[in-house]
Amino acid sequence: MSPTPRTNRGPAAAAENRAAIIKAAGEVFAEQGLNAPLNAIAKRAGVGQGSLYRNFPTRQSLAFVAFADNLAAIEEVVARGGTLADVLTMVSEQAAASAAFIELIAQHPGDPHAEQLGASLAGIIDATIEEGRASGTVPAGFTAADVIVAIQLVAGGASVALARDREALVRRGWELMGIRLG
Amino acid sequence: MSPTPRTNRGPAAAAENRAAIIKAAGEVFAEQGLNAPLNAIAKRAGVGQGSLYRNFPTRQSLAFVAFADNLAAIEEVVARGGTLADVLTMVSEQAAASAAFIELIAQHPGDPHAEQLGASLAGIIDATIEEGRASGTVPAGFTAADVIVAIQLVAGGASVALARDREALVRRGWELMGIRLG
Amino acid sequence: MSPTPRTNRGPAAAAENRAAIIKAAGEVFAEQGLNAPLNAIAKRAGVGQGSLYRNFPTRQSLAFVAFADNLAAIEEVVARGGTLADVLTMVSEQAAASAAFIELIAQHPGDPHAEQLGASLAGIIDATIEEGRASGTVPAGFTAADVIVAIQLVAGGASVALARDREALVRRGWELMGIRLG
Amino acid sequence: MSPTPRTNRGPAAAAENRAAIIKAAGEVFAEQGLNAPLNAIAKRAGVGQGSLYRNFPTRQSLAFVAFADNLAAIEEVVARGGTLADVLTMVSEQAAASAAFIELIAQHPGDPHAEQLGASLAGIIDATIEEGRASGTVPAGFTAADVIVAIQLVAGGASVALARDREALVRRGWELMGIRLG
DNA sequence: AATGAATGAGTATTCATTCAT
DNA sequence: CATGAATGAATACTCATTCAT
Repeated sequence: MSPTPRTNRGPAAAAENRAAIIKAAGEVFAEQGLNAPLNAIAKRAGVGQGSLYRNFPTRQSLAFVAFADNLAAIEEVVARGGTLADVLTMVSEQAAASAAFIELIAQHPGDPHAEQLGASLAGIIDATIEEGRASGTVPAGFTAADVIVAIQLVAGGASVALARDREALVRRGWELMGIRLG
Repeated sequence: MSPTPRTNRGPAAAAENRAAIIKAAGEVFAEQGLNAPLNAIAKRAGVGQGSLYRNFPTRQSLAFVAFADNLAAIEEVVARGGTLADVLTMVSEQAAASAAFIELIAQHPGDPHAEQLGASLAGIIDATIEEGRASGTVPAGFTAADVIVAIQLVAGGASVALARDREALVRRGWELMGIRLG
Repeated sequence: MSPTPRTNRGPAAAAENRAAIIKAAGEVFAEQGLNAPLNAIAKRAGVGQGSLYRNFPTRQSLAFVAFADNLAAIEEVVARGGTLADVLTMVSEQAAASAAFIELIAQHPGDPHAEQLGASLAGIIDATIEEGRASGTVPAGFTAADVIVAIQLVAGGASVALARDREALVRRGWELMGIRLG
Repeated sequence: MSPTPRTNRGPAAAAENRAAIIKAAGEVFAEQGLNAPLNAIAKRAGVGQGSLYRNFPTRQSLAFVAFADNLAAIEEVVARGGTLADVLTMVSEQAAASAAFIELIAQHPGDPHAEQLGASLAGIIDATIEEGRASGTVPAGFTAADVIVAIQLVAGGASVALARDREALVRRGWELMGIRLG
């Protein structure tokens, strides 16, 4: 009878909403995997379902942006002089998110967004691989592609493990491949 | 209220049906993951939903048996003198199934069935690890637990990869860990 | 491949099976109501589903016979000189079964089996009502039909009560209607 | 995956929908009992399954509200000077609903909602019992608890009777307990 | 442009009924 | 004639997507 819009903060909040959705998506995808219910993301972001769909028409479009956000954080670290060990440490700390990220890239081979994400990651590795080999973070023979494979293994392995076992698994995983994070 | 069955091959087909369900489950779990719709399994096995539930009241009970079946095949190979390299090759060939298998074990830490599966796998590794080290399949320092970790990484990595990329990923994965399959 | 019939005691067990089904049905209907799953009855009777259906093609046909069995027990008591109070006491003791019984009769007004059951109950009441009035079990003005109504109320009331409250409800119910069981 | 909604009257209809669900639930529970299929309620209310679940996550939450609605109507009558006879007349007129209501309360002994409903009913009886005794609606010795028992018997009895027999059964039931509705 | 209610397809599970052995 | 496996309809519940406000 009297449909009082609860809290409609108007268009000014648009950018704010978008950021909240991206942040929430990153968290929820990391916790529940890429197939998490979208309303969980909307709820955590504190926005309506409609806003989520307006900003991100498909699940993937949201996932791409959410992970691009993650990647940007790593790129920033590298830009400030971060090492390969720093990069891999960040990957380790977000092993669950990394697994979802890798899965996303791997499963959309043709998609330009996926390729862009893949290229960003490759760029990060390329920029640090030499230093990594020099400092002994990775064995001498390691290529950039090998680092990607290593990340895929560790992230994928972590994604099928229980949360409480992840840290140990990740640590030993790097070791088995001759990777030393410091 | 008015069920109109199409075909009923009778109880004689019971064992056949059960085997078909186990086989179908192995395939579907490998293709779609542990959360695949159960009716996909029933349909592929060519049985009704009821038969699936009669044989396996829970999703996990089905998964356990499906993977126990897989493991038994590996155990048999070991019993006939198979090497660690043979074991890891079989794991590689069923990388997707292995990922679901590892996930199943990892996600049911207390469950006796899961622990039994884990124990079976551990037994297989234990029985072949010495030979594996001697023959250079794994590096000298590798423990049985390390082999399990390696499997977990490879299987998990494969699970987030596209089917067409799996083989290359798995092959390079073993190599990065110093494992040589032959 | 080798369908070994488990325990097929042959046709000799037919009567035995039928009796077991009737007994089980009485118990299950009393415990779970008239809509109880039929396989619960078959299981409790220790027979296959097929035997149940062979003997009783419909749920009602089974219910009719199961309750006729109950009624026969009461009739026997009356035949041996039982009083109205005895009858009502038996009804009280099986309040849950009585509710299912009353429901069965009430909901199949045209059915000859139901009418026969109703007639049996009426006969029992007719045979004892005079004595019941004389001895003060029921008030002077009570007709046989009134007793039926009273039973219907008590049984129906019990059927919607929790098991632990039934006894008190039934006792007070009789009292409110001026019925004294001793 | 491809939901094709037919009509969507929008959020403005929300209150209307909720009311329709409550009304439909009251009717369906009265007709088919507390275990009626929920989609029957959704269909009668003219809403989708989802709307039903959004408003009432569990069957009981729906039942509680539906019956609270019923009770509120009675409370209102009492507040306007209604007598015990009026109350019992309303119970009689909704005998089937009353049976479901009593069943709901009886079967959830610990539940606060159930206890609140029970308390509401008790309050109604308490508020009218004195007048009821004074005017001869109930016998002099009747307590409030006795009235509850009487309601339970009548409602329970009605619940196992055919619709066409209910009125007569209810009327005679009150009479047998010395209750006169006017 | 934001909200969140509405919709209904998809999936899980149960159980009445049939039928090969 | 007994058995119990097989079948699939019915029902419960979830969640992606749309749309009136």
